[in-house]
Amino acid sequence: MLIHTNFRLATPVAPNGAGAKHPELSALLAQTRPAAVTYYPENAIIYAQGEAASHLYLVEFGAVRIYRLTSDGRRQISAFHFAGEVFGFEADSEHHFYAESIDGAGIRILRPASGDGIADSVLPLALRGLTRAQQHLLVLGRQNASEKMAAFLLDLADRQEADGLVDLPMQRADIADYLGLTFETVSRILRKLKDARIIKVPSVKQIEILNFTALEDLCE
Amino acid sequence: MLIHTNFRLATPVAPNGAGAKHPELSALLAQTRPAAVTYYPENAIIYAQGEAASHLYLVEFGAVRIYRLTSDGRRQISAFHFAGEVFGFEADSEHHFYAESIDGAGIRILRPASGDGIADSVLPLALRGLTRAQQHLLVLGRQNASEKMAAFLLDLADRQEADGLVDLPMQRADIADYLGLTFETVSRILRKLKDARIIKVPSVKQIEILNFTALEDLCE
DNA sequence: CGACCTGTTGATTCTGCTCAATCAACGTGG
DNA sequence: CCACGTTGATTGAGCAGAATCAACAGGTCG
Repeated sequence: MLIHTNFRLATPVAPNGAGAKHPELSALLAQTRPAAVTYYPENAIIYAQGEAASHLYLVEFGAVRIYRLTSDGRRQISAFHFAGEVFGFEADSEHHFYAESIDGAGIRILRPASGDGIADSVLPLALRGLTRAQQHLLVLGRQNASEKMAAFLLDLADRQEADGLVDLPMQRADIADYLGLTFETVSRILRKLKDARIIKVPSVKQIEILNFTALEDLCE
Repeated sequence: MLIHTNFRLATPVAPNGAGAKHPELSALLAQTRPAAVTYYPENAIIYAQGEAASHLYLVEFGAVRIYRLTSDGRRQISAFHFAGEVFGFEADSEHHFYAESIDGAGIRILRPASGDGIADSVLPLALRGLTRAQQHLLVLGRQNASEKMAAFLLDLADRQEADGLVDLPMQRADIADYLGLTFETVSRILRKLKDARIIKVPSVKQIEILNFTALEDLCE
């Protein structure tokens, strides 16, 4: 169920806001042909496992989940991507993951303007992705449920540059499948952190971090 | 405790044996200056977390573990590397991991001959590493102990191109820290697979796979 | 030989999962 | 407007799988 809608932004995120935050991005954008932003509604598939992979994707606004399924239906979300981030790297010409819009996302497809030297600008982004994945290995392999949750909240707070108030565009099951937990456990841990006065939960989709230090202590 | 010993190989692995197995490697080697092979004895540190990162490392023989530690001492091994594989990619100029020889390994340092176009040959290797890490996320996040072990044995068998007999140069604690288990659990699972006639354990450092299908069924 | 290290096995504990009930928010149709 | 169904989140009770604690066996090296 692939839904493409051309959707033009008054102010593209990439060259300005996102460019400042991710210096590697500007170099890549300088080497790509201009492209319109496609709007993917909630839960729309951006690409599927097994499809041909040819280009990269830039998140203009909204959020995206990247995941894989086991044959018996278990899901592992390997990454979330927010505005200004690039995804879609593959080692061969095929996608090995699903990419879906979480909450309605605007995606710009990046096509190289010239084949030459494109690797120079892609490599830093791929390495950043590798570092993130390796960090997440530590979380999945060696942290307990509370530590996982703390690491997740701190990561989001850092990427959103928010001093305390963190948006959670994804639902509890997404968080669970990212952290290798069940959604019930996610709910329980949030409850525990709330009771410990470490966070507030003003709404289902927002967390306010009251005590950064406590979270940092947890995940180390 | 960094131990460097110059150690010359009669027949370098890279241009021949490993070159055939990893086509991406030849391109990279063509762009690097010749270098001697350094021998790292058992458990010798190749580089440490926090050190400056400047070049890449090629395994000529032996095996290497890449890992990180939490502040309270828990260890997550993010990858093992064998002959013909390249490691040491970093997103910035600092190592975020430890690299250690497992069993006595010969390592060739790869220094670019010219700065130009080096990204073209590094990118495929970095993407391969990214794919591996993402696959491992699924294993750590969503598989139980038996499934983890099965996936590990199949991965090793595939990389060693062995039809059944798999070498385990690392000890049980290494396997555990790679799979997010304890070494006792690793031992028990191997026992279980042995009792089920899926594997034989001719020696502590060797596994013979008797029933590939059973292992494949397990990890899906 | 004894000390040490690695691996195996057993007994017990506990974290997080499974199953299940309940609640709140939202949309639809009468 | 309200009754109804649906979906997501929360909470509880009981259970299972892996961790922890502990004992012991085999091999190696001084």
